[in-house]
Amino acid sequence: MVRRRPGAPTLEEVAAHAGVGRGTVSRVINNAAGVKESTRQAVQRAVEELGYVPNLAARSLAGQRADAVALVLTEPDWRQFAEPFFSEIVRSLGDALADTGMQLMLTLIRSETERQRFLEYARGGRVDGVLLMSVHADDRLPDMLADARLPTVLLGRRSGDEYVSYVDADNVGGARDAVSHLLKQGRTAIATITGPLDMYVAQCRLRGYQDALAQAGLMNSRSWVAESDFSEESGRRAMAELLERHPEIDAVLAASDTTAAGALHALRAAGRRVPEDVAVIGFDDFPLAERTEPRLTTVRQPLEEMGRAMVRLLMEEMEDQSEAWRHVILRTKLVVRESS
Amino acid sequence: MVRRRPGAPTLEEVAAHAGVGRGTVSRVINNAAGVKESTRQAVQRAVEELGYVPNLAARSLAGQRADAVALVLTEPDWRQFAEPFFSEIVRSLGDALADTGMQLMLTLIRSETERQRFLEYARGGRVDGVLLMSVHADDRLPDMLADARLPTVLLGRRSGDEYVSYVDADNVGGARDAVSHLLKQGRTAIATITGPLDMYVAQCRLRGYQDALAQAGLMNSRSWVAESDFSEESGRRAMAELLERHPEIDAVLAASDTTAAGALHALRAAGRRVPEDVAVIGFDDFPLAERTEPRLTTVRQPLEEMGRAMVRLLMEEMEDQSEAWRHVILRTKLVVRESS
DNA sequence: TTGAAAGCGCTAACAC
DNA sequence: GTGTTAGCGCTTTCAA
Repeated sequence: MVRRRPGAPTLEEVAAHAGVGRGTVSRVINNAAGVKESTRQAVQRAVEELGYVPNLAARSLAGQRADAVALVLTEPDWRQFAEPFFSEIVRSLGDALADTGMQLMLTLIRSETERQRFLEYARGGRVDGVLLMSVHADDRLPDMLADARLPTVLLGRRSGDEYVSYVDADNVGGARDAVSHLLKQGRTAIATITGPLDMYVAQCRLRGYQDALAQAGLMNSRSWVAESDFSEESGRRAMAELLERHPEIDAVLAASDTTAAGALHALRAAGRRVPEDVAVIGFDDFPLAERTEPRLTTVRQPLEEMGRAMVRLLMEEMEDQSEAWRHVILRTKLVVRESS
Repeated sequence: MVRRRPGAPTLEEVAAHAGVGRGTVSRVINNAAGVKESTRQAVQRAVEELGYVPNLAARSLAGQRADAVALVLTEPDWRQFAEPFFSEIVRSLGDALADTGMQLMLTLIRSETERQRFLEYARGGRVDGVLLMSVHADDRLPDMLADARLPTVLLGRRSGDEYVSYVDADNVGGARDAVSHLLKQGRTAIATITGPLDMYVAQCRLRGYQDALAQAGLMNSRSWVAESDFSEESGRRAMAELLERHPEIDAVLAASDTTAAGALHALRAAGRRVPEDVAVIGFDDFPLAERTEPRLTTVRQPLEEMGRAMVRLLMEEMEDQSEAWRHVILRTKLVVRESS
């Protein structure tokens, strides 16, 4: 199976065509300093005329680098992609990476086979670093990458004592702020719809919720807590459950804005007005919720900054061979929209 | 910037460790035939002991191939990702590619810069082929890839005389079938919500709709056609518009199931019952619509087959240097669910 | 400022 | 069956 166009011009041919040495051509195409302007132009003309394109495999081999980083998603439910959380992060990563001249490649891992294939790919040096999103607590992939001494940065921790480098939002603080806000509004019957509680992010948000209530000296029973899987449908179900248990509910902290959207539907179906009767606050900043409910308050995560921070940490790991871990936790911001 | 672990063992060291030649090690790690079992085991032991991982850049350079293909999305609106259309295709591509030992990498292209960067990447030989999704009519990327003699396969055509290899669904036939079905049900006031009419897929579906009506000798005025951008919101708007123009509407062919979901909302908001008063048929097979409206009929595209076909065409192009283009159009299937 | 030369680590063709 | 060897196309010293 011959896979590459056979007659592609090489650097050597360009050199011959321009009447210079190989090294000089290399310098020109890499924008290295120390080349006479006239020489540079002659080389550039030869490049144009021959339609020369550098062979990246050769460059990788000689330069010991791939000029590419992978963004890995182990989430089997790709519906996730729809979340602005995802697209914002990707956008931000793309922008941050643009300055470095690296190619961002997305990799979806759904099976053990794919996981192995990616590991070989990464350990084979096809990428200089790996960014991982939505890693579950029991996922060992980050460890395996770290063991292979590949620069690796997680978005979100797997647990409180994550040791692989990561960037995370202050989920405890965000939830606490949201609940405090509700308390200040005079709400007292505050329930919460959590994410999957085997995920650290969900645990943190639940903790923030509990902290704020405890601080206000309020009750804090499990019957005010319902679990969701971050989907709209599960939010709807959780809300219905909560309403059944506590019809007096006057506020809800939801796992995400998608979940919040589900909660909204359930509330409306039950004849409650939002936010007059029941206030709803979700995490992230889901445009859908924003569109259907512009007055909804949310806990906004600094997605743009989180992406940039991930790239920064990755670069630091690449530069520095000391294998130090770096952790960045970014503050969230409560965006208050409703007037009531 | 030193990016690769420096002390990684090479094939040469494995050979020395196992007391064999380089070629033998190469044969073993590539599962080539013609190696004595005892030798193979000795090599494998050496590989294990040294933690050897092949350098993929060297392999690429020597073997003239990358063992990777890119799936490119030029769609700036990543909300698309949510569609099962996308995730199903990716799943199917992943499965088909698994057999070939190739790595699938997703690439998102939003800006001209990213487009250029990807072109260099692909022309530099980092991928053996390119799969393109949701390409707009005025996108020149496929031509540029084809010019670079890179095996390229599109999902969907840019126009009726697309010449780059592609896999597409029979959109005209699908729409025609759907409308015929409605006519057979006794519906006569049939409107359609199209996709963006600068996309060939939308033109085809509109044509199928018109064909079926013409064949039945029915009127066919533009006032029964409303355009959407495949989103739920635009579907809702389009439906409202149509209802205003023609309150007597008793059926709608929608651009996609997402659009159909929007249409449903608009219909319900207007007090119509579905499918009793108004039948709705969309393309694809959107689970959301399925969940909220299990009785909804849809035009199902053979996504699984489409993915497999894409990989097949790509392989053929890689095998065959003759630069022939291959086109595959797959039949759609009307999945009838409502009883009325 | 530039050319020449030594690899980077692997595959594949060719000997033995 | 297995070892040897000649590249693959580039980057990067090292001289000139």
